[in-house]
Amino acid sequence: MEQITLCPRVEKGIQILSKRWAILVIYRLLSGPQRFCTIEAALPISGRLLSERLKELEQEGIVNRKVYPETPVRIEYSLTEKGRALEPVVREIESWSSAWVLPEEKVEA
Amino acid sequence: MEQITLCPRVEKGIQILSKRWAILVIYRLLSGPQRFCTIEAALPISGRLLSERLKELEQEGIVNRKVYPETPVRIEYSLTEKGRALEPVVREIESWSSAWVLPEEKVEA
DNA sequence: TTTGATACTTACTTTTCGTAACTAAATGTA
DNA sequence: TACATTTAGTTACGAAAAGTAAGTATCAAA
Repeated sequence: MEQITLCPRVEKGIQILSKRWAILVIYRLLSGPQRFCTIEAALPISGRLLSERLKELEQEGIVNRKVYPETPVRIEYSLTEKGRALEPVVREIESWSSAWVLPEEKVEA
Repeated sequence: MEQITLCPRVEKGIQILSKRWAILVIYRLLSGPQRFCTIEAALPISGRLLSERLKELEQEGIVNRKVYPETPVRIEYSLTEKGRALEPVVREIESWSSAWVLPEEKVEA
């Protein structure tokens, strides 16, 4: 499996965004800072993986984690400047989706 | 794991694009039709998965498969109109990557 | 002292993915 | 005719990633 790279930055960028749930989490955070439990409730993602993914996005400098030492503890996740810079990407996905994606049909079990 | 959906179409759109290798394959195909072996050589993807992913993208109506019964057989994959409509998404990822993503450092084993 | 809430973490199972070997079809070569 | 060659896969199997569910840490109110 050899690679002939078009552009290594773009390929790395795509890799970051292609990780499962990454774009969906960013999509949520574009509407403002959110707590862990709010993101968890909004997406069909497991807490285990959300925790992992947020940590990765934090390491990439896309997401910011802020602890409020209240009771019970409140932790807010928000987008960094690098994260907010992804807004045009998400907006383009939005308009593509509106134009081309059919809403999922609910399938009964 | 309950969901409160912002927009079901957008979430489905994001899900489609979030599948591993999907955007990278589309990125490649934006520069024109490509054969199976060319895409395989260009990305660190296994043939097994490329085959699977292309089949999925074909079912989503994003990719087109054309068989040339030459010897040996030649099969060209290209983007449909729905697939080409993703170009703005990829262009935005490109500009985000140029602005924010650092090139990967090669790590010696 | 117990309960309750949030934000995780751990243990375990299921699904997805990568590797490598194999198949199918069509031709060229000995 | 038999065998090799090339492309585009498929299959079998082990490894890695992700889902599920239960447990932990922290703090403070009851």
